[in-house]
Amino acid sequence: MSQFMLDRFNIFLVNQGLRMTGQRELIARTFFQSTGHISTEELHLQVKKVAPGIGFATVYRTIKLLSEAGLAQGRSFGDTFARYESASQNGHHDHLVCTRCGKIIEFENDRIEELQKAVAVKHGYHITDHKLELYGICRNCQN
Amino acid sequence: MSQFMLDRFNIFLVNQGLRMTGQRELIARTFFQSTGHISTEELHLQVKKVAPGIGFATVYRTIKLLSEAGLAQGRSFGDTFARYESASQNGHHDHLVCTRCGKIIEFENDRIEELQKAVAVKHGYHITDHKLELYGICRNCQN
DNA sequence: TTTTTTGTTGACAATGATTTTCATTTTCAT
DNA sequence: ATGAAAATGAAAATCATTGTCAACAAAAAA
Repeated sequence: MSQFMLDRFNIFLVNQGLRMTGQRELIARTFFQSTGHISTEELHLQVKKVAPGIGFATVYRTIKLLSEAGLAQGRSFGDTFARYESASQNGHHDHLVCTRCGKIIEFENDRIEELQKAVAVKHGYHITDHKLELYGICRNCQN
Repeated sequence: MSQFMLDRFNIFLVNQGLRMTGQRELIARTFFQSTGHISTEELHLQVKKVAPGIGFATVYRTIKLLSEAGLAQGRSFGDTFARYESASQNGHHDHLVCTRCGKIIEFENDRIEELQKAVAVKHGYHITDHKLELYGICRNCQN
């Protein structure tokens, strides 16, 4: 699974005349294995456990490449920094965020997707991506 | 309309033991009259036309207060800075963003709203807000 | 294999948006 | 009016992210 994603990254790099290096492979592998919504800083920390020498600039550069390759998608939940999510977890999913404790539930809803597509078509847009975030208070936090 | 929003802001401020000052009123009024998606910098520029002395720190502080009062909502469309939208423009609306030229179309869809609510309820969330952004290529940019 | 070219890396500096600090000014209840 | 509390503007500080650059590695050319 993660291997398939790595292969796609590799193909992307070669197409761009770029190289698959040890650092890039480690960063990409770590990213694909992470469970959603990882921040660049967290990813950097993870990677440094294996290869302490890796600088944050390299992590930023690699995440950007993954993003261009369509393998990572940026999400921003009110935080001051960017979070990324692997596009591998197939079937686009949306988020239900608790504004009190930060808990995030992922969900999919085909009906909503269809309606979104219909709206886009009505306005003449060719849709490529979407973000849907619901904010509220989770069961726990409601006491 | 804008007056109603100002009143709500006033009430919020008083409840917090804060004061409605000339600067805050001007910034809030300008914000409420703006057509959606204004950035802090744009708001600052607008406000300076009327009161050139106002500093950007005050604009940032006021926007933050408006946000806490639930009268302004942050939106971030891939830009490097924050944009805000008046919560007054009644009927929550969502966005269709062209990733090529940046054109933004606003839309509403009651069916989608209903489905969102249903999803939230299913997971035990009490929903307070949501963001839905569709990204794609607009008719013009498709050539 | 050697040389050359080209892409990559990590350290550090630079950037740009936002926040904080602080001395001064304003507001409001008394 | 007076004094305490809050607000302001200017400048400095912060934080995430991006750019620069010399050293390095990998591939291509000789």
